[in-house]
Amino acid sequence: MADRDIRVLVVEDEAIAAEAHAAYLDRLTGFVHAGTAGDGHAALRALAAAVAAGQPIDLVLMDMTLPDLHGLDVSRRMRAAGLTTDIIAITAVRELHIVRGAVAAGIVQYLIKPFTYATFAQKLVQYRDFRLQLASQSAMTSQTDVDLAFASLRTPTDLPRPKGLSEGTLGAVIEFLKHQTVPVSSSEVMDQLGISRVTARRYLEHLADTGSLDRSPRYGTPGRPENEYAWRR
Amino acid sequence: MADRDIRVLVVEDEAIAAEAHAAYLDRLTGFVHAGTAGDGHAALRALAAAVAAGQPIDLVLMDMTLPDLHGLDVSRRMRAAGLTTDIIAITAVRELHIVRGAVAAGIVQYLIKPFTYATFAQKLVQYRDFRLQLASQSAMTSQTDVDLAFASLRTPTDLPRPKGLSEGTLGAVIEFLKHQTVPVSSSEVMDQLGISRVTARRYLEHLADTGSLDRSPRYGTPGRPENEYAWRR
DNA sequence: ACTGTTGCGGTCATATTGGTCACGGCCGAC
DNA sequence: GTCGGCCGTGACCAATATGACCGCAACAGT
Repeated sequence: MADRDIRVLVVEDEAIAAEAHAAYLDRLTGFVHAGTAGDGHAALRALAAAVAAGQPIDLVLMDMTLPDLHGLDVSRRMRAAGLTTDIIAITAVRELHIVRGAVAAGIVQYLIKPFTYATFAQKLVQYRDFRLQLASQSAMTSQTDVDLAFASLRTPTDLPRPKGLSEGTLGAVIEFLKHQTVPVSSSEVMDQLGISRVTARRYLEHLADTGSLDRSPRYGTPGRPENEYAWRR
Repeated sequence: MADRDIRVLVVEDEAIAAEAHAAYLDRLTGFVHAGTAGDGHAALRALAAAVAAGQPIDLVLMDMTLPDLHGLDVSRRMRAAGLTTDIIAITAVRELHIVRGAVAAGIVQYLIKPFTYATFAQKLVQYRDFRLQLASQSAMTSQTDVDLAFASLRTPTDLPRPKGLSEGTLGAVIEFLKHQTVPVSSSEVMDQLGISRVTARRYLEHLADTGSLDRSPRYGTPGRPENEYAWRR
């Protein structure tokens, strides 16, 4: 299992997106694009055909919004057919019950569109590590082994952060902003979190640049206009 | 979802073990024992009956070795029936393909028999946290939110002691931290225990990673922020 | 209406401090 | 005696505060 490439089926109705996923796959070592299906029934047929041909699919990149069936339905039918093929969900839908259903359907990763190549690669590499971890031993010898394997599947490996920003501070700023109902200025963030104005601004600017925050100037007071930031919902 | 207890069905053919699991459940807040099934078909009937009664089961503690069906088969049939009930597998079997199948069947945790109450409680508490995290927001607003929810489900809190850490020193650090009323920095641990800052940090970081410690940066002074640690109660 | 003044936040360079890493030494085990 | 595991050392890296300076808008006086 570990000594051959992971065969991936792309299930995606939009041709452009499907091609993009396939192109992404080619850039990763250890994965091979084994085909594309444009709707749910085609996906199920392709999976069955691959089994019949003795080259079963290892992993499905499944778009949740398909023309005929919902991605979750396709997943359920796969399970009902006894397939243990792993599934990574790709979706623009962020509804709660979809996530819950995904967990129950045995979906190993959940990618929200739009995503960057870095995010895509991270999720797939995590999955590859998970397989390697399982393959490296013939049996789970202890609870710890199982926990580690599961963890390698689901522990987020933090995405590259620009220099000068720390994990903890960034989290604190985000957490603070999420709880605000009105836009806040960098001074307010400084006071509330006990950090300096300069530091507060660095994080706010970064979040605004990456699109997580709305930024707008605030007039009416003496002095240079003050930028105020609001969490984008 | 978050404001009521989690209804749990115990599926276990050995009466003694089933009773033990139920007793364990009673000791945990937020969980309620909703019934016991002695084999696979009984489990499926109980699940359907609970749905019909308007009190669906939230979680199944499923033994894998049942007299009639394998636990994985029961899980697959649940999925085929459209149930999104979560499943925690309990098994003495450690074979690889069982673990792989469990992932595909949407099994959220995997407990290996025999286990202690502490291990049992840890897995269930993790699951409870996962539910709370999902319930705390109406929709997943970002990839990070989804990642965090998945991580809270499967991050091991039971990491083996990594290399470079000794039993004795670890115990000393824990003992010291337990007696502190305010968070301490690695420098303070260094001074008090007479070990180097690097060593102190190794242990503090490990404990923080495993969830035994809370870690937060301390601002207000020039220089890189200092992490302070507090024993989590 | 124009202009200088004032006040406040943005910007930048620098000092400061703790985190991080690689290496080496010591001690116990086999 | 050698090897491996644990810890300390010191150099380097990273993240923050500080303070001086700049820019912009309001305000007041002419």
